[in-house]
Amino acid sequence: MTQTPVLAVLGPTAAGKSALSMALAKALPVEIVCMDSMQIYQGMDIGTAKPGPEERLQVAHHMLDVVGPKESFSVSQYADMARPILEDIGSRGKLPLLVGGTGLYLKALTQGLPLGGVAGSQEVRDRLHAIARQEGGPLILHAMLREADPASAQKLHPNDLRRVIRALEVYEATGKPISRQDEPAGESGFRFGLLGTAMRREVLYERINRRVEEMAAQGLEEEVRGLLARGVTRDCQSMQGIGYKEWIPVLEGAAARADALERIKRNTRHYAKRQLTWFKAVQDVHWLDMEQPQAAARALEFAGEFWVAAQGEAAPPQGKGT
RNA sequence: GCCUUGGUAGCUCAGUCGGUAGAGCAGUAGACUGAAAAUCUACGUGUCGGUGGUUCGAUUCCGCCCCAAGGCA
Repeated sequence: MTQTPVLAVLGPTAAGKSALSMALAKALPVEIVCMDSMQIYQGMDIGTAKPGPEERLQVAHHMLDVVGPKESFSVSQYADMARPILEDIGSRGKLPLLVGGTGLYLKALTQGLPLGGVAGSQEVRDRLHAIARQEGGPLILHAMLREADPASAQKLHPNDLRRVIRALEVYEATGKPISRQDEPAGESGFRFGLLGTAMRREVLYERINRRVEEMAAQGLEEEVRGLLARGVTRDCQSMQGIGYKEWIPVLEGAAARADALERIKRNTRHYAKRQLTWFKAVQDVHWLDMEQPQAAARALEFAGEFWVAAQGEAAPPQGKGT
């Protein structure tokens, strides 16, 4: 079977991914698939810099607004939903374009991760968190993990509660250490072309600061207020989004607006840094210097070649496998 | 003009009863397999405002100067 070609635009937040993808859409038969862990939520538009009606009118967008803001969502669900969409777009003779900055989502798609094989269980997590809160709790959990899954324990720092607990959870639910499921599932059925947006750090940070100010001017505070009014609470996954969680203390009268804005800027910078670390480690990314005026042209060149090659591959009468 | 209190890492500050100094934040690097905009790890040399003096030795004590904030005139 031939692999569906998928182009992806990745990079840190505020580095111009959306604009670039719109430019690509003008030249190629592209449909955009969101690869962002917050833009999937309904009602979170300003703070996630979600593509608006104009963009969506020009190009078909998928995977936006697919989850209610009170619901939780996981990488696994993302991959399960996105894969058929990518295939469908490909089968209609178009080029799926993944756009977003969530590295784990990309990895799940490119490498077909087993992801532990079981969904998270709130009960198990609550129970393990209770242990974590005890004196020396993190070390107790880590010792438990060493017992159940020495390989994972070796890789994880005791303070990385999130992962220690997940590893224990998987072991408890499946009887199999998560470390033994770490092998990628193999063939993903897709053939990826990766474009990365890069620029000097100082320039990126300046863009981030400016963007946060713009979001505030567009009514971010109102957006958050509205979500809370609709019953979204601080423990909802959606409220972990940067630009959202920082407003809660303000709305409770416990913090000043200016401080919230500064915190949003700082958290966004930290986030961008983490994204950069993640994407730097991804193989075969075609990086674009977004400060260069010809960045879009070079992206188009790459995307065009990718698209032509993919079609050449699909066209021959006898597909010769690889 | 006088008095007081400050001037130590990019920022906020601690400290050295005289042996050239350390936290938080920022920043940098990294990890990441069903919460990932999450979670976690590592990294701290700077004319201790300037200049004279005392001293074996001063960022620390003393004098003078500069700057800032407050007070008195």
